[in-house]
Amino acid sequence: MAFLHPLIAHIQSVVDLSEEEGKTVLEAYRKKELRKKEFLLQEGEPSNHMRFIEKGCLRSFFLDEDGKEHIQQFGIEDWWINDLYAYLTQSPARLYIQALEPSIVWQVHRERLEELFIQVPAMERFYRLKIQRAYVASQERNMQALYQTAEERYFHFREHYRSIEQRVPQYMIASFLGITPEHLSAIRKK
Amino acid sequence: MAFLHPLIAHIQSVVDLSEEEGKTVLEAYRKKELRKKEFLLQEGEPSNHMRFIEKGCLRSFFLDEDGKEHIQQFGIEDWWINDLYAYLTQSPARLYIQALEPSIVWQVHRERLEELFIQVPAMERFYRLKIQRAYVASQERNMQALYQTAEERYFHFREHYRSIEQRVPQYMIASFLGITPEHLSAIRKK
DNA sequence: CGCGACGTTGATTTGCCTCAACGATTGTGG
DNA sequence: CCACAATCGTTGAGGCAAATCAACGTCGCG
Repeated sequence: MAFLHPLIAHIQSVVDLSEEEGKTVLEAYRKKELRKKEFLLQEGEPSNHMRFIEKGCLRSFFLDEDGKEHIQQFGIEDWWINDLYAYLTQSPARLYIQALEPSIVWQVHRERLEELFIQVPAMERFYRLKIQRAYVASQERNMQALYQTAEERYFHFREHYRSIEQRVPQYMIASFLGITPEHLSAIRKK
Repeated sequence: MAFLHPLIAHIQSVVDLSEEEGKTVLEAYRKKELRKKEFLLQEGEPSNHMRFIEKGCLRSFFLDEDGKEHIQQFGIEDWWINDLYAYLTQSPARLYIQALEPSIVWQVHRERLEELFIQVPAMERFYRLKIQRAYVASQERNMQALYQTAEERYFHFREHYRSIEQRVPQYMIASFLGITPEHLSAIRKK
């Protein structure tokens, strides 16, 4: 391909893809542009797509019984974001996914992706590797949530997600870390 | 196969496997029997195998700077257990894996498994699906650790892991939930 | 300009931890 | 087979980390 599409470039950074396969993959995805604060998914909706972020910044969160938001994940360029549970079980989404900046995402429908796994076996491998890493990261976050203090978690976040820290408001970081904005403010004061 | 091996039966519950493929898969795995309290993996060792539990009960945990144990996972029949981070990055294990009962596990070496993914594509699919589910479960646990009280987490554990609750001592459940044995005892008192 | 969104500060409360002590049960060696 | 130790669960007192609540300052934007 003369011009290397961001989605294809990302996939090729993990697995090999022939030009022909790249073309097949790209045709399966649809582009979606989002304005700031626009929702990509809301609670109760079906979650039938896998989503890749070409540009921008998004968050996924859920509402508890008191109506309070709890952020599950941030996503920026070259990341994936989804309500994977709803996607896999084909149940209504429990998560909201919202753009925090004007964003561009590429989506593929579950059924089309299943076909793609057969047409292009490298895609099955690609997703296995991506999810493997995400799983390890998730377990790491678990160990932190269970066994570290808020301060330790915040330091870890600063080290590993500097780029995100600069793009999202502080109260959302607090929510992601599972603490109150007031407490995060107190931690930062030194 | 006249006699259906537990490992193959488990894989076939997720993906299709021809008799020939089943044979190939089985030959790649090695059986390992463990006595109670025996370690399958210790901190600092290389973690080069994927591990399937045919029988028994195991736990994975790490030690913090104070030398206290923190349980990351329990595993029983038909589950998988590993230090996946160490496995993937080929770095020394940070986790211990220990049998809580006499156990039988089946292990496959990383290199052999990579070959298997090519010989038997259904295995690549199998692992993708398994890890996908594990990832969703891990995220669920995250949301609980961050946004629910110890009591809520304990109730959830009782509902979803009744079989494990009956097989492991209470202080290990406390560790898994990220609370002290004393506090779990207090929660149970009603 | 005025309003809403965001961050900060301090007082009070609460969930959970720490530490110490004490039964009950299990298992083990004499 | 018994005595003793180790393991496990429980109880209670005191302390600390983080939440809650209320108030206030600042900034950006319609």
